[in-house]
Formats: sequence, C-alpha cells, structure tokens
Amino acid sequence: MLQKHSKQREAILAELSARKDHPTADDIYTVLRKSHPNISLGTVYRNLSALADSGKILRLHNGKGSDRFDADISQHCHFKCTVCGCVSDFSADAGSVLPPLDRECFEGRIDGYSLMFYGVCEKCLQK
Amino acid sequence: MLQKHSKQREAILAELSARKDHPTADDIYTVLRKSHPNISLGTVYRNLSALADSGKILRLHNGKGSDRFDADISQHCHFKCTVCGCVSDFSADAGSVLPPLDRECFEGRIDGYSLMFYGVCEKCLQK
DNA sequence: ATAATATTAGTAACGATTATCGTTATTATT
DNA sequence: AATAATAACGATAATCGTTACTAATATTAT
Repeated sequence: MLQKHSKQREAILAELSARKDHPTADDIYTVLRKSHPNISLGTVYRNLSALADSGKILRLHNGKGSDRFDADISQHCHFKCTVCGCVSDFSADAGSVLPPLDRECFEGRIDGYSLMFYGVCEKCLQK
Repeated sequence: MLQKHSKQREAILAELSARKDHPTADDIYTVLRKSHPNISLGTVYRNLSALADSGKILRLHNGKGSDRFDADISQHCHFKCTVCGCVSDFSADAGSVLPPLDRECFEGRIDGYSLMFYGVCEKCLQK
C-alpha cells in the first residue's frame, strides 16, 4: 500500500486537508472531477481507505450514511446534527471531555476511541 | 409504527432482551428461524428499526459491518475488539467516564452521545 | 530506454439495509 | 361472533455505500 506516488492521491489528500467539513468519499469525488475529469470514484475510495489505514487521515464511521474523512488525525470528538446530517468538530478537546480511564477495570487493550455527540446544530435550531 | 401487536416483534424483543452480546439483525434472524421457521429477515430488520426509533432498544452503529442492537437502553459505553469483532459493554458506567459537559462552549443542542472504545479483547490478547 | 509493477478508470459485484406488494393477522366496530 | 379497516407479514426486488476485478496507464528502479 502506498508504494508509489500518484497525482490522484495527492489531489485527494490536498482537497481533504483544505476543508474542515469532514467530507464523504463522494463529496471529494464530486469536487475533484472538476480538476480531474477522468478520476474514478473507486480511486477516491481506494486512496481514502489506504490513507486511513496508514494513519495519515481519520475515517469517521457515521452510523447510517457514508463514512466521512478528516485530515486532522489528532484524537478529537465530533458532533452530528440529527436534522441536517452535518458533522463538525466538537470544540472541547478530547482530553477535557474524556478523563484518563481507570485501566484496572478492563482486561483487554484499549487502542483508541470514537466519541460522537448527537443533537441539533445551531443552524437547524434557528429554523 | 408499532400500532399493532405482533408475535414476531414480541419474539424479536424477547430474544434481544435475553442476551448480552449485542447481536446483529441477522444473528437474531438465524436464532428465531428455529422457533419461527417462516419469519422473514425483512421483518427482523423492520422491527429492530421500529423498536430503536421508538426508544425501546438501542442501535449500535458499528463502523464497517452490520449494526448491532442492545436491549439495555441506558446510556453506556461499548468496546469493540478490532481482532475478532466482538462488541461488549464497557464496564465503567457512562457517568464515570464522561463528566458533565461544559454546555457553554457549544451552540447547538446535545441529545446524547455514542462512545465506543477500540482495542483487543482479553481472549484475543491471549492468543 | 526498458522492465517491473503499483495505480488507475471503468465497471461489475458485494453486503447490509430498505422498499414494494400481495397476503395474513390484529384490532375496532357492528 | 362476523365484518371491516389496516398494520404487519413473507418473499423478493431494489438501493446504497463500498470493494473487487481487469485491462490500460503511470511511476520508479535498473
């Protein structure tokens, strides 16, 4: 995986890094088709998966609906609006939300976590 | 939704309530076919979804792979083993893991959260 | 340049879930 | 208890997000 450079992967990572809205593979595909008319949706999926597997980006499992991706690989929390479906960073950093776990109470090995808040975003509340 | 009683829904809820392993829709379908040979997979999906929508059970989005369901509707955390894929309750209760949020720092409305830990379970560590 | 092969575009296939549709079961009404 | 209204069913087709396949292309090493 990721043994040779490719213009497509470079463009995918650049696009993801440039935005903060946690786009889906299809979101990125739609944008990149303007600059790369022949790019394939499969290429976008393949590269996003490879980048996530190698730890260069983060994959956000998003319940029902497509996975979303995040170029910010620091452990942080997300918020999903149950009305419009948008996913945003949760302003509080992970450390302040999640205190150190008491590892004594669990026998396995914890490598990480996914913390997603659900609710209604400011925009949808105003409507 | 859920306007009339049905034997199938009763059996689905009973089966889910009787176990603690967070089964998938297909897991439940496989078991129930023994006692209800004509039950349809669609019926299991439809009822689990309806029960989750009405708040009687919990749906656990499980990244890649099928959704899982939980008859314990209290807010609690889960642990997923990245080796065998099992999903178990996390022994620490939610309150001790997640402190009260500072609501001042967020403009929207938070209705709940989903907290899933990832790692390797005790059994898989021993192998 | 040449060779080796990772990556691509295009498309088919896949798994999980939902929708459709004619039939059956449940509930309310007579 | 029979009848009517309709929710829920079983069977299956359709959908959606994603992955797998294949021949062609691009990248890297020789």
